[in-house]
Amino acid sequence: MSPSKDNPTERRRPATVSIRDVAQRAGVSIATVSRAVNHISTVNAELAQRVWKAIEEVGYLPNTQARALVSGRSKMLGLIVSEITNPFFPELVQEFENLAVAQGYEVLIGSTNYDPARTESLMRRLLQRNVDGVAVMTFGVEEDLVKKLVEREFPLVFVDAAPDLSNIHVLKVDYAEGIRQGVQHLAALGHRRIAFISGPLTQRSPRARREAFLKSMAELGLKVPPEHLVEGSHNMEGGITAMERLIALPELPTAVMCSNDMTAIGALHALYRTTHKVPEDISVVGFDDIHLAQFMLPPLTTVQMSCRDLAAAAVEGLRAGIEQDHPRHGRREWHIPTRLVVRQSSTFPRGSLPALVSGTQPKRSGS
Amino acid sequence: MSPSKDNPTERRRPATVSIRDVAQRAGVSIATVSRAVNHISTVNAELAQRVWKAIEEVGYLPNTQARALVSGRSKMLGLIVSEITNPFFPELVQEFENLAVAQGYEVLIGSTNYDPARTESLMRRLLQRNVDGVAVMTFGVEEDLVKKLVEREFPLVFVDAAPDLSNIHVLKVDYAEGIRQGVQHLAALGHRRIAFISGPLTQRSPRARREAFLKSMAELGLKVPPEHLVEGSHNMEGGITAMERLIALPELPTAVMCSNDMTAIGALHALYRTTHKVPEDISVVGFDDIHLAQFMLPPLTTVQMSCRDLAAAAVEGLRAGIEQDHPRHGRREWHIPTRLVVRQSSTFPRGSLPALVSGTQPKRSGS
DNA sequence: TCAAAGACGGCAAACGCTTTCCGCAAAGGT
DNA sequence: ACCTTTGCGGAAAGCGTTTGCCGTCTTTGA
Repeated sequence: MSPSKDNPTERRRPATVSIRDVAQRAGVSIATVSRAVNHISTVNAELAQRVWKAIEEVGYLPNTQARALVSGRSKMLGLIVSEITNPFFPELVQEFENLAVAQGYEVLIGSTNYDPARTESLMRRLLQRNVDGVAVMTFGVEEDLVKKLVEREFPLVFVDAAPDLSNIHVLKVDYAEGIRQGVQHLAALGHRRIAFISGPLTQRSPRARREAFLKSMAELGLKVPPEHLVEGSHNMEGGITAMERLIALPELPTAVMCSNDMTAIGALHALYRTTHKVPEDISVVGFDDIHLAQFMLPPLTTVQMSCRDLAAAAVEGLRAGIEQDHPRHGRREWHIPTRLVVRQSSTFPRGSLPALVSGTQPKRSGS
Repeated sequence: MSPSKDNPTERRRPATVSIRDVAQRAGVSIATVSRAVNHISTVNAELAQRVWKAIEEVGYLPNTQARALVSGRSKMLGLIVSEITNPFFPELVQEFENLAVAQGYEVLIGSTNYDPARTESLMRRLLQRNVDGVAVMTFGVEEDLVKKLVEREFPLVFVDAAPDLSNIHVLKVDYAEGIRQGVQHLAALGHRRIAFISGPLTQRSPRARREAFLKSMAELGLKVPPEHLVEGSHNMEGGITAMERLIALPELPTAVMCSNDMTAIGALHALYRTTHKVPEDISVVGFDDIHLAQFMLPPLTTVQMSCRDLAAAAVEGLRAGIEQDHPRHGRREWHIPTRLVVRQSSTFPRGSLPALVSGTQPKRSGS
């Protein structure tokens, strides 16, 4: 049996209300509706009023797809992160999304899970969805692809580790300075044997942080034996196993600086399990200042990187790339400052009395 | 190799390659290209081959917007969560995204932050973007709006606390059973004075969990004095302050069940700060089994709800709603099972020896 | 009073794609 | 050999917007 084919008004279409319905309701042409919606000044105020009323009445929502099709801009931004399950990123995502939405953009989020193939297909998906720009908050995107996009003048923002290309916006997190803040804090407390747990060294940014650590230590005239440099994976598991390696050393370092907070949290756990006391036996310093850090036991001393600043710079950078008609004036860098947040996971090394330390300079010698 | 210099189709648009370019390259009509792309069987295999080769050569990506415009489906799904910064949700988001992408869908994520106004505008944004369906993984969406959408047969999936409407897909997490598993575990260990830290009671699902707790306790003939029911906020801060209230009681309960893991983690912290030992002084049980739970100190006993199952059911439910042409056969429920995961944050109440537990009431010795 | 100028709103052409319809050619039946 | 059936490709009609181009109606200066 064939269903109601007799009723021509009942179509198979979803009951979506289009600009035509508004036009009919307001007794104007669809062009006028469009102009009213877009606040074009040439439309008579009284007419515009009527249009808005009609819009309200029929519950009209402009179809973004159609709009995108004709305007060439989708008003969507791509956001690529490493791992959405790493607590640092949701905070970033949140900020990014708030800012983007405030500017009328929607956000497509993707996580690469450090997998190049995944990254590639993610990029592809984003392009296919016609995002107006992409913020790459992770590392290891194919240079080829990036180069092609840059040639097209496709808006891109990288954090920290961008391919060496001009015409790219880069958010420079000052790892050098941030790590130095952490190291100097520890050194000022009297630590000399400071270990470092890095992120995955296959990637650029973790390597940069490790370099920054070595440089900071060198500046202070402190040596770093190779066994004090262990590789983690920027998550808790990595922090745990890395810390276990340090614990297994004949002599425990008196402090450990970590490449990010999750690593530090992992380190705290490993230490707790082996009944080492933090900070009495060993000081731990993180990097990022994720929300969780302040709730650790003990609350984690860490280097703050404001993900609000980061998100703001990313959105602003993308907007600049999108909304200017003229070609960009070359690579633009945004400086993201860092700030040491001292909590309770760091203190004087065991045996060094507070009284002796206060008054001495960071560049102290002797033990 | 473009002989057409005076071709009026050549505009100053961004260098996006369209179906026409492919058609030209392959020497066929655009219709053929479209059919080849969509794997329509009537296309000659050899021709299709040529088309695919051309697609590869010119680097063609079908414009999703245009496709959505004509097909009426955007191949995008909305995912509404409470707080993306709450570690439970990124795990869910991850799973959901993986599944959706595997089916050719993109995901638009939004967090409500428990703010009805935000939720409303989020919903609006999603509809305007023409998502094909929305999974609502939070609570407190306006009934009116939902009703309107349901009337339109707009695919919606709710978790647990859906408005009382037919024709809705609901993922029923078995809180009653989950909470009971937790409570019975504690009771079996010999606990009788079990407190409960709920989520924000303004919302439906937290209330449901609280009811489940009361019911489970009643089943066991255990009384719950009102001061043992405290309200949290489903995050760490809420867990901390709630636990502090319990600690301030003249007599500490021997165990506390929490409405979710973040609350439990907060509780652990509050207890640690006040030098109470977990689980010796008090057992703590969570709910959700987020990744973090196993890394707590001590590792958290909790009730697992598989967010993979949850995500899978959500995606499947939406797909069913989207891809079937016939009207739905009424409300459909998906049952999400729970499972107790015993770790080290729960044990016998102090003073109750393991051997004595079965049959005797726990002996309390003061403070 | 008339014409020129100016406002303003409508028509219609894209935007990139899918899909229906139609014509042409080849295949199959008698 | 003719007529019917079938298959496949091309042309074209939209999908819901925006926007350039005109036509019309009002305003204003001489």
